Amino acid sequence: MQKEHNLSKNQKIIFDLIDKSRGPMKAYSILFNVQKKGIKAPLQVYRALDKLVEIGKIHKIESRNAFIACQNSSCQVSKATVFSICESCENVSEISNSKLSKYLSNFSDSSGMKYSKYNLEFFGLCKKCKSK
Amino acid sequence: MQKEHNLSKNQKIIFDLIDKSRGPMKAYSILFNVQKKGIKAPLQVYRALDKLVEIGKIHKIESRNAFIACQNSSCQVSKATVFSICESCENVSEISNSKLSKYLSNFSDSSGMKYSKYNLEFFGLCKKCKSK
DNA sequence: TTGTAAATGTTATATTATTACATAATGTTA
DNA sequence: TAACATTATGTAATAATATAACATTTACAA
Repeated sequence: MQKEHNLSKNQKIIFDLIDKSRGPMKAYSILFNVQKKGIKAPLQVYRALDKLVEIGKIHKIESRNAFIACQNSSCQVSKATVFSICESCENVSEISNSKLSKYLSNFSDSSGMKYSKYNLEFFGLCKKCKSK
Repeated sequence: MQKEHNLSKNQKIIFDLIDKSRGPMKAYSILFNVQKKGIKAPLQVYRALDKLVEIGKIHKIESRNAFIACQNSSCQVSKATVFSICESCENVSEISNSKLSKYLSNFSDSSGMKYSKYNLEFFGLCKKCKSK
């Protein structure tokens, strides 16, 4: 069960923007878009982003320095993320594949390290771009 | 079989530095370290890094903006990388697990997208840090 | 109502990465 | 070898991403 998080004002403004966006958004593009709502400084954006990532409402696409709303409606898996990224149009979507998730969550290697978190990014060409 | 790449002067200087380093190195730390060898500007570093990544001699740790020498001695798999990252001491190592690699290389989902590349980063605490 | 944690506001600055332009070295092919 | 193309280099400026430090306010639990 997902814990209910009451978003603060800035967190809500920024989450709503990302959630409505078609694709991943970058921090300074977010900043630009929320300036009319009174959020004026990068730090205000980054603080909200940090919190939203922490509670799993959004994810960071590490290879793109961009943020996307969680697409697993009740995402308790903010610590286990898999994305599909088109290298041509930069479309990103979150993959939810329970077999893959299980496989990765249970993965362990000879180092004796137990992993509490992972992030996987797949790259390729999406259908549209492939056929061009 | 890996294609033989003759590294250029700057590429060699930078690869040697990363290869000798204990852990991942960041671009500006690399720059600082090679200034005595005549590499003065960030762009010189980034250009060498780009090339070294492209040919698989090094990998970028996306979540850390840092670079590490490929640890699979004859790495033809620069397009299929898996890392283990300790969130406490920031130690990073490359995981080579053929079962996992196969599983990920063959992964496909309902989108019809064929993936040509992936990067997976596992996070946790290493043995040392766990016992502190 | 008092204490504490979380969130906000603001300025400055640190860190990471690229654009633009000029030149040189290397490799290929006629 | 001359001519051409490709790759690499040098340099300056600047763009893009992210954090430090400090002051204040809001939310909420004891």
